[in-house]
Amino acid sequence: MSEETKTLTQEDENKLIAQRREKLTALRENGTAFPNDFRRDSLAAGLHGLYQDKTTEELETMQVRVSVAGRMMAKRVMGKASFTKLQDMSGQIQLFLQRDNLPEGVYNEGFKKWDVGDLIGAEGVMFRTKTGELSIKVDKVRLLTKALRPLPEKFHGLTDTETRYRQRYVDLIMNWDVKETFKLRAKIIAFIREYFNEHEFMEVETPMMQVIPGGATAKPFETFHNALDLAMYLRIAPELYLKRLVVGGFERVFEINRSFRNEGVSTRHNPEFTMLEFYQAYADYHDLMDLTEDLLRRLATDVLGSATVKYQGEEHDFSRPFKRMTVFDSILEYNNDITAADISSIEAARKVAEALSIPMKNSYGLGKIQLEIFEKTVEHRLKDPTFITEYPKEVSPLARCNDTNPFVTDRFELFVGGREIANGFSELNDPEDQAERFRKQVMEKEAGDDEAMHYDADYIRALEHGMPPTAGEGIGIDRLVMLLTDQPSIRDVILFPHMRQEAEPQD
RNA sequence: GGGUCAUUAGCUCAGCUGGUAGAGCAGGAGACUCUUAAUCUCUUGGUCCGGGGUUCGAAUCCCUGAUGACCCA
Repeated sequence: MSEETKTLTQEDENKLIAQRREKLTALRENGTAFPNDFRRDSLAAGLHGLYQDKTTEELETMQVRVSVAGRMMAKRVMGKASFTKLQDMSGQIQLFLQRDNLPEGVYNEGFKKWDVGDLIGAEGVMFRTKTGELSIKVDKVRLLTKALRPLPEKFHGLTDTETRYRQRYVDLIMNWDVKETFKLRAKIIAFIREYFNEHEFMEVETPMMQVIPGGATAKPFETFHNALDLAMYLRIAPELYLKRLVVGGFERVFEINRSFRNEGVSTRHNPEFTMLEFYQAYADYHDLMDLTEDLLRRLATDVLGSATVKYQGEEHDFSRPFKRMTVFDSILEYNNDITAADISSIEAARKVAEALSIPMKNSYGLGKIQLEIFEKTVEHRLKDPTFITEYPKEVSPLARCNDTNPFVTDRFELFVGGREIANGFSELNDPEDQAERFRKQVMEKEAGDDEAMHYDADYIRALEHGMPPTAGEGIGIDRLVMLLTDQPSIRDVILFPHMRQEAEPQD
């Protein structure tokens, strides 16, 4: 037993657990502690679906025999008869147990001694109680797994956020809506997968451990491969590998998986997060905006069942065309006191930024300053779905330059509810331009920006073989799920969010 | 990184100006064959987050640390 396990066990041991442990010991002596030979034929929700419309008399005539298994969530004993609520993966169903309808001793020596939280299996006949609740009249019942720890109080449940995240298993047992959120998350991801498969994209898996972390500006996690004697990084994005595949001739690829960024945690950031990235050859960023709009609209209507997405008290109609606006125009639109001239020269823009008390570095060019002003004054106000386009080249080291205005790139980001949901652009497939931009990033890294990109020579080599004109996009799945499930914190859509270490009891 | 708030029984929470730490649920014993936050009687249970300090006396006031939530950068 490890030191940590020992302290945890000793600290948490209390009378309630000790009593249950004694019951378990008795079960062990009977040789029936952890059986695995019970098989059920029905789920709670399935039974409700099949028999909710049947009357007491119909059920009496039908004599439907079922077996169910799950966790005992409530137990109400009234002398020689009892009710209990059984919870399985689908929902809950009430069981009715009578001493005289069970084999000798099962009721008094078994059931009455079991605890709320125990896992049981039961067989019986469907019926309706006097109050009309669909239930099972049980004639066989077994304890399948003894729960040593008591569940939280049944009425208020588990509300302490810290315990909910640290002991998600208890949260899932007690809070059905939490389960629903994660079921919805699974549905959203399944729908996205289906959508891209239908559009002839191929799902791929690219390295999560990379020698040169690329595809985004962010601080990576470092690790080490002993056998290869090689320093490695957890990926911050799959982008450069996916584009290598486009070079290789997989002209439509997508990947849904984790990326890692060595940054703080907040309601919007988890160190590991799930991203969808996809690349389509012979398409540009306008095509991807159209695709994104269609995808989100169908997600809302097909998965949520409504084109209107409610998020934190605000409604967003996904059936209407999403707004499209350039970074430049959006700054003017949301700042009445800023003129076009104010953000068209670096000197003027610097003054605007200083007035907004944005911390500035000498290395910032006009593009970076514009983006800072945008993030400070516009971003959080973009509630309804809005594509912001034409990001400055300076802050878009992997995006293709605009043909008419080389200061900006053919890039967009999608905002909903004041949050960035997606980022896409026509890809830079000019290897010489890309090499030049990598060199610029390396200079910034050497100047102290630890989020700046590395020079990836193999990626340049791939581009030198010729990447078809391509557009690519990344969508933050966690944030998308937050939006579609109306959750205010990223921790509510990640099953096991990262937290600080639990405090160790001091000796 | 900065600010605000929180941490008391297994869970959900009270605890006022500093004066013997409480309730409900859960648990234990008993009653009860249609309950559903079942009910009724009796009852067990505490490192008041940790560490310092002030005081005759601290869950309460002060300092410090830990963890969490929210806001800001």
